[in-house]
Amino acid sequence: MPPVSAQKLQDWKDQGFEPGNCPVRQVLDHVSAKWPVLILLELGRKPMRFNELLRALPDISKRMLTQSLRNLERDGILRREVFDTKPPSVTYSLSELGEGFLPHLLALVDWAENGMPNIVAARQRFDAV
Amino acid sequence: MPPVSAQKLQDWKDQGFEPGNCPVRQVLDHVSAKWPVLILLELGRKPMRFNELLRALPDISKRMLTQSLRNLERDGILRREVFDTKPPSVTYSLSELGEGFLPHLLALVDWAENGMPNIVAARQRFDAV
DNA sequence: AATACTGGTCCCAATTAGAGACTTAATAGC
DNA sequence: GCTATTAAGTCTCTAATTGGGACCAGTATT
Repeated sequence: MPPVSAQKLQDWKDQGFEPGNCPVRQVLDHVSAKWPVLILLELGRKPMRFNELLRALPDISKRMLTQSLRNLERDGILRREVFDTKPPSVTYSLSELGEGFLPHLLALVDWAENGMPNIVAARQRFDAV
Repeated sequence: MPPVSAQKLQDWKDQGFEPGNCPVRQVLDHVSAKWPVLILLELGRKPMRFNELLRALPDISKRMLTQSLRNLERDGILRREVFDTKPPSVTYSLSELGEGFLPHLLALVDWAENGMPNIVAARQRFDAV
């Protein structure tokens, strides 16, 4: 009993999407990769400035933060606002599109959290062999 | 108005999770990265053998397929069964944990699909500057 | 006067991913 | 009989991506 969307996957293939330029794949890559996930979770808590995000995510590099923010901004998932203060400040916040994504992301986190006991047990079984 | 789980994020930080060994982050990395996502979508359609997956995902390498499958197997998200046929065959399928994840993944795909017009428009605006 | 803050960019080294050869044993085609 | 192919990987070498840190201009603090 295949899931509802088995057909959709098939449809995509039938439409001859080159895997390399499937638009949905591109968006998922921007949105579900390591750093973007964490950035969106942070921005889901509240809008934040560049260096604030850097501090909130202690192991991201400026380079990757800039790059991930640009990707998400380009896709319209977050908003970048520059304020002309003495040292100019830049604030990032979720757009409506981004707000719509957040619940799905939180659902993933919940799933991972609820599943942790299972996952830990599975790892022990796997490593024991 | 922060989302429900703003507190959870804060709790994690308060618990002093070293970002590098946050268990939820590890699972998300295994599950939401580029190739695992596609593998899980395929296995959500039906159980598949190694080379069958290779053919279904034309642009993945054996190396990354093996690696991603091992990660997912280790986390108990999918099952690996070896059948002692003439050339031994190996079948991969979602575990119950994996089945529980699939709906969330499909929700992400739907979100990306529904949002595509917005996203495309946002990109044009961004690139026009 | 020196330091730190802002939001980045740039370069180089380290890590990671990809491409393809190779494996073992069996079957298919010619 | 000989070659090619298939199975599920591993291994190596190279290409691409990432991380770390220096550096930038301009203002405020010590």
